[in-house]
Amino acid sequence: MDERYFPDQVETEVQQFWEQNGSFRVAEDPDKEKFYCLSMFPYPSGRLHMGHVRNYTIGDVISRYQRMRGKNVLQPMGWDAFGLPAENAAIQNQVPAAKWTYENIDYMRTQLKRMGFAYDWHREIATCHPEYYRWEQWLLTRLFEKGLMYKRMAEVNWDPVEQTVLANEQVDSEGRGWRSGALVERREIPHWFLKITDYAEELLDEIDNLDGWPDEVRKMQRDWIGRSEGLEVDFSVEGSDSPLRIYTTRPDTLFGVTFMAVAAAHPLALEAAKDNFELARFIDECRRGGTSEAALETMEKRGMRIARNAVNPLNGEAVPIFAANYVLMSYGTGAIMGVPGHDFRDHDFARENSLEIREVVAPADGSEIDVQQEAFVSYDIVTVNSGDFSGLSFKDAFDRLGEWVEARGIGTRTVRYRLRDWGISRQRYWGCPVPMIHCERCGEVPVPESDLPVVLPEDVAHVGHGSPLTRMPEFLNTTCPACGGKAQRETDTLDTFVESSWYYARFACARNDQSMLDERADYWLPVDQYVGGIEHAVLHLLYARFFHKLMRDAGLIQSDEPFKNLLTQGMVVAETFYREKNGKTTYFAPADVEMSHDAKGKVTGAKLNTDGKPVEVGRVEKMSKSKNNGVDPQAMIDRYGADTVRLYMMFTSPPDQKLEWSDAAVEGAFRFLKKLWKLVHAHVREKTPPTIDTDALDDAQQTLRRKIHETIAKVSDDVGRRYTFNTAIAAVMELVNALAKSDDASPAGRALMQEGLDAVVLLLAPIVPHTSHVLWRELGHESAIIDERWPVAEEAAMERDAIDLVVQVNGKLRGHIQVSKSADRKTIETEALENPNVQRFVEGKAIRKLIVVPGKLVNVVV
RNA sequence: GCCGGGAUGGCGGAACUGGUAGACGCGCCAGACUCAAAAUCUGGUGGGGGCAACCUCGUGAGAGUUCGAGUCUCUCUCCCGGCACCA
Repeated sequence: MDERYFPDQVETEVQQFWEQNGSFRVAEDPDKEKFYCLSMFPYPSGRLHMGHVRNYTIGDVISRYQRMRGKNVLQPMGWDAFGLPAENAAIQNQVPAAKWTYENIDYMRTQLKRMGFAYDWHREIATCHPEYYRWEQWLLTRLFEKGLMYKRMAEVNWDPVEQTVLANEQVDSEGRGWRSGALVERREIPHWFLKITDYAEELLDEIDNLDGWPDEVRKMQRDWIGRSEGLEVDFSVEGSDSPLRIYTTRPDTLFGVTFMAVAAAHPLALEAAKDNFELARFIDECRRGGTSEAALETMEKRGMRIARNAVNPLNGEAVPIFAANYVLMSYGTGAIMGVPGHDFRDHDFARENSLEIREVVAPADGSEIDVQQEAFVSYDIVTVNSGDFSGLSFKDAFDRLGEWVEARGIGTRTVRYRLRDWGISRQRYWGCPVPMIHCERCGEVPVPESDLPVVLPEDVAHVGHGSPLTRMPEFLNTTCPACGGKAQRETDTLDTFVESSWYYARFACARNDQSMLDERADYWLPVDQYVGGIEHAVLHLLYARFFHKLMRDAGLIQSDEPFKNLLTQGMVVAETFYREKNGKTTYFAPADVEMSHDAKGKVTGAKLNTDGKPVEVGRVEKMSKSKNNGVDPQAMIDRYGADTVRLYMMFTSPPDQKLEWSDAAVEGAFRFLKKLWKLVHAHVREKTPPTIDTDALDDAQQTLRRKIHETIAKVSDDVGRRYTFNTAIAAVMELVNALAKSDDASPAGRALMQEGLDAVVLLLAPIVPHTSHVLWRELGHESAIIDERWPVAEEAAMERDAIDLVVQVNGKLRGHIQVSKSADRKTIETEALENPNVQRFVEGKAIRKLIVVPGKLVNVVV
């Protein structure tokens, strides 16, 4: 064994060992408890970034730990390979999207292998392969036949200059297109939808059962689905036969309606605009800007009167109708009732338009409010100024008004969801073709199973904008499967969230070319541990849950939910460095900047290496191209090896918090591995120690042995239950420090060193698998460490005779005492009061109370 | 705007169930080794006071509950994630 630690050498050797032994290839084994650990698969953008490295290290540590616990562990990897960046690269560099994607996959695969992740590569999936997406197309045709997929109009961002549809990301905060700079318009085009709303209730109810998920993710999903109970009510419109239907969750405020608002695109508004030029112009202006909810909610609320009134059915009052930019045709009924006294947005709108603000509910506790100043929105109310419905609680008002409108046939009590059906159409090229055919005679016809897959042509020319599929007659023209006549293929492709909604199931039988899934899916599913970024808390995770139920109801699998346990990891962030010149900001890479410190280590400034002149130290932000603050993991791996990068990632913060990059701290992780290596080297240089005689240890040896077993217990709990790998590593570091300090050369001392180092190497095996593999062999073991069992702490070794207690006076720490493990309360109290420093603070004062917290502290209240 | 999360030394973080604030690591300071540097090793390191024992202040701001609050409650500030076409 060399005294020095050469990570490259170690890692190459160990990775070869795994490769040659097929160490991570798994098959179904009914005799073993299975454990399916999955990390969210990457988009093949070109190179692994730090977020990937963090994500996959967490998943790998959990996988390796579970393997050491004796489980049959599946950990697969694949590529979320369709998407916008490939198309952008294709247009920019004139390189086919397919070629760009496959080359990226090849490079990133070597990077993942270099990190030593324990993947079963035989199950690798790329979603852009027809072998993968054919099954997705197959399922969609089934869903169409079941009525779960349908077509209707939907709004998109339309760039009037580029004549193309833009993603929300491509529209800036001012509502302009990212390349053209033109004001974007909302435009309606036909779209395919999946009926996720049919599953709203089940998706909501089952959140209660997801106890392995973080609470915040469950909260966000509940809110996203947004179940509400309310009342639909018809307001008649003067001079019209068709009433205006609205939905409200606050029927108790119906008597406070002083206006109505409809979407600018509402038929009522459009009709009124015919002979009102100003209104027509307003409606036109309302179409400007992006479609994202954030854009709609933050824009200035504007409205214009329509020359008609609506009539409140409760009190027969006529109220003005407005066309408003904040009411959307595609949400709800496209019309709302305005109650300025009891809704913030309506309050703002009423003030701007000088409308009446009326108080119709008052605080149940009788306190004073002034709705002219601020809307009162509490549910803890009593109705006032509401005719026969005055004096009621929220619930009573809700029930009585519900009965009232239902009896008259002008409304119904309704349960509604905020969740909307999932629009899956994209007017883009690099995606899975929607397996539908449009026939003039037969309408929308699904592609028959025998004609699947509809293969996306990979060799295409990207000229200008929009999808090249629409300009390819050989793709476009086909025959109708129903009548045999001329027909056209759908040229829209699918939202890439569709592919990522079921890949976790396909890993169970990735090479099956006969069916989408088979019985192996039921062996492996649900995923026992899913690991990925918190940014997926709602969309991806909700769509995957939805797809799981779709596949269940198609008879493909039996479980109800895809992911048993979920770990959401935080972002990787880093400092930014910049200079401002003529109002333009230039960012500099952290690698090119040197920091200066004062005598206490506080940062005093930074300068650029190339010109030696100062740069500004900016905020800590998510690593990104635009801020130039990314650190390439590859450079770190080349310099320190995969184990150091893995150790650093896991040590520097808990997985669910953000991770702030620091070059210096990576150096620290490397130092620790070197130290451990040297410690093992120094130990194995001597002859093999005898087996330990635990009854013959002196006090110091017993203390060290207790430390060994306490560390095993702590690390097992931190890794297995808490997922706080940072504290697990800190505990191992403490143990290594204790072992390094021990200079006990006696046989028992040497035996203890062996026991301690064995434990350290086993506990670190999931985190630094290469180094552990080699050190385990050096410590005299024949087996490969990946086949070893996780160590178990010995209770007897952890027993203590005496415990340390803290003594407080009035809650302030004043002394420490040591008492026997079996000491009773009386003895503890006496000991505590005899402590000299405690006496100083108690002297001359009356003891009011003595609080003894067993095993922890004594608090003397004087 | 709505939903969710966060804020603790110079820095990353620890304190798990309301019970010793700052584990572990980085950085910094001092020393050893060295011609010198790097590497390595030893010691110190929240602010203020004190020769010391110790005292005192201190967990984004303000209030509250409690014998005791980083932890619970309320109000606020700032930062981050998501908002349905980035993935």
